[in-house]
Amino acid sequence: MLTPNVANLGLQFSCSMNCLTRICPLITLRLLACQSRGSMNWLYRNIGRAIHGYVVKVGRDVRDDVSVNSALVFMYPRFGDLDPAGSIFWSMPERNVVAWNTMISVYAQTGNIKETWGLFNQMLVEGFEANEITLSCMANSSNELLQGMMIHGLVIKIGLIEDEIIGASLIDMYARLNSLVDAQKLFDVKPRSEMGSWNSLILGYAKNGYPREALNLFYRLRDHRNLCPNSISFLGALNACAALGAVKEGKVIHDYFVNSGFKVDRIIGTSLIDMYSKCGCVDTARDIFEGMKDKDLVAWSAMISGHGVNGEVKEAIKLFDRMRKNYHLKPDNVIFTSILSACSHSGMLEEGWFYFNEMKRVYGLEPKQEQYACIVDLLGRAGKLDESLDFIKEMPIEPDVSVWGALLGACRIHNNMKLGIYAAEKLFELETKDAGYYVLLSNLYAAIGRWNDVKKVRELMKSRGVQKPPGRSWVDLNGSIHEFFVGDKSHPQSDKIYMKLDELGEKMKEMGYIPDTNLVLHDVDDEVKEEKLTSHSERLAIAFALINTKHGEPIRVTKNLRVCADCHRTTKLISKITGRKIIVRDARRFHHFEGGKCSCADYW
DNA sequence: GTAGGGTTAG
Repeated sequence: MLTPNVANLGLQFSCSMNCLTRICPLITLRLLACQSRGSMNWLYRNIGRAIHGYVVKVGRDVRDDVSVNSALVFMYPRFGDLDPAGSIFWSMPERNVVAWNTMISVYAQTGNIKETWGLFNQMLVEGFEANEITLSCMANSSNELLQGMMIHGLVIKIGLIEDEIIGASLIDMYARLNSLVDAQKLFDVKPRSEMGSWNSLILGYAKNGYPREALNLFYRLRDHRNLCPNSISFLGALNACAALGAVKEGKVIHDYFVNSGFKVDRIIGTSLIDMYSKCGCVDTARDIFEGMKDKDLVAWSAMISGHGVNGEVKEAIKLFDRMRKNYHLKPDNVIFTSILSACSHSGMLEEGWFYFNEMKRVYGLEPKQEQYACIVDLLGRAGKLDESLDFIKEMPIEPDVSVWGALLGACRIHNNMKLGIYAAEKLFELETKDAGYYVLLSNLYAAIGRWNDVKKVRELMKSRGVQKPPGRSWVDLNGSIHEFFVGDKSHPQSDKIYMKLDELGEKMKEMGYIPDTNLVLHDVDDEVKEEKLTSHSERLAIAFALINTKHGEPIRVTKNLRVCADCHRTTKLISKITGRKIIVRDARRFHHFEGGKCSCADYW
C-alpha cells in the first residue's frame, strides 16, 4: 500500500459542515507528524500530500485554518519542497505570530537571508510582535555582526534577554560570526544551570576553529557538581575531536558516551562517522555506519564524504549508487558536493561531469556555487584551464568567491600566471576575508619573483584586516597533543627532531630530491629558503612521531593549513625510507602516504 | 503548532 488515502489516515469523520473546525487540530497534528527524516521520508511525503489534498477539498473552515496552514508551511520544506510553503503562506486569509515564525524559520533554515529579513520587517510593519522564537530565528540568520547586534539589542529592548532559547541562539550567533569573546561573555552572565548555553558554547567553539576550548568546556561540564553532559554536549565534543583529528581522545569520549548510558542514535551515530572519518579511521566509521538501523540522508552523506576525503573515491561512488538503488532517498546538494569533490581530487573528469549533469536531469536539483566550484576545480586540476574559464562565464548565477578561488588554485598547480592573476582580481573584487586566497595569489607572484606584487598583496590583506594563521601541525601521542610551528625549537626533544630531519634529508638527497624553494614566501636567498622549508611544521611533527612511536606503527599528523607541494613530496619519500604509513590530515583532506605514494594521487 | 544538536566544496 504505497499511496495513502484519507480513509486509512483516520481523517474520515462524520460531522456536519459547521463542526469542521473541530478536526483542524487533528489534521495539524497529523501534518506535523510527517517530518521523519529517515528512510521512510518518501512515504511521509505522500501522506502529507494526501492530507493537503483532503484539506483543500473538505471545506473552507479547514482550508482557511491558521494552524492547518502553518503546519503545511512547516511540512513541505522538510521534503525539500520550498515553493508550496511560500504560496500557502501568502494565500492564507489570516496569519498569527506562529504562522509568521514558521515561514521565517523556513527561510532561515534554507539560508535565504534576504527573504528572512524581508519577512521579519513585514511582520513588524503589520503590527505583530516578535517573540523568543522569532528572534531566535533572526539570530540564526544574521550573517553580519551588525545584524546580530541589532537582534541582540532588540532582545534586550523587548525584555527577553533572560530567555533560555534566546540566550543559546545569541551565543551560537556570536560564535558563528567569529566573535567568540562575545559568545563567552554571554555565557558568563547566564545562570550556569542552563544546558542550552553550555551546549551552544561548546559547539560554537568546536565549529568555529577553537576545538581545544570546546573540549575544555566539555570537561568542565563533565566535572560539574550539579550538571552533566547530555547528548548534544557530546556532539560538540565529538565535533571538536574531528576538528583536531584527535582519534584517541575521540574514542575515550565515545566510550564515555556509551558508559553514561546513552544510546547511539542516528545523530550521534552520524557524528561518530564524521569524527572517525576525519581522523583517518574510515574502517571504524564504516562499522558504525553499517550498524545503523535507519540511515537517513545525512548519515549516508557523512559516510560518502568520509570515503571521499580519505581518497577512496571508488568506495564513495559505490556507496552513492547503493544508496540510490536500495533506498527511497533523494540525494541533495550536499551529497553531490561530496561526490563531485571526490571525483575532482582523483582526476575523474568524466565521472564528475556525469554526476553534475545527473543532478539536474534525474533529481531536478539546481546546482549551487559549491557544485560549480567543484566543476571548475575538476576541469582546472585536469589542466583544462580555458575550459574552466568558459564554464564560469556560462554560469547562470554570479560566480562567488569559491568559484574564482577554485580557478585560482588550479592556476597555481599548473603555473598559469595570466589566468591566475585574472581569477585573483575577480576574487578580490568580492572582498573576501579568507586568508588562503591571498596566500595563493602571493605564492603565484613569488614563484615568478614579482616581490613588489607580493608586498602589495600583503598590504591589501592588512588594509582589509585579513590575518593569515601561522602554520601548525600536531601529533596525538597517547592522548596528549604535541604541537609544532614553522621553525619551532621549543619542544623538549627539539634537538633529536632536527637530527632526525637531517638524517632523512641526507637519504632523500641520495634519492634525487631537490627542494622546491618557490614555495617559500619570502624574498630571501635560496639557502635560507631551503632551511625554512625543511622546518615546516608538518615535518617537525612527523619527525617527532617517528622518534616516539614503535617501528611499523602508523603515524598520524594533523595540520591547520593545506600541506605544501614540497612537504607532500618529502612525506612520500619519508614513507618509503622508513617503511611507515603516514596519515596527514590538512585543512582540507587526508593524505595516506605509504611506500612513496599518496592516496590523493597528487591531486589535492 | 513555530527554535536549538549530526553531513558540504574552495
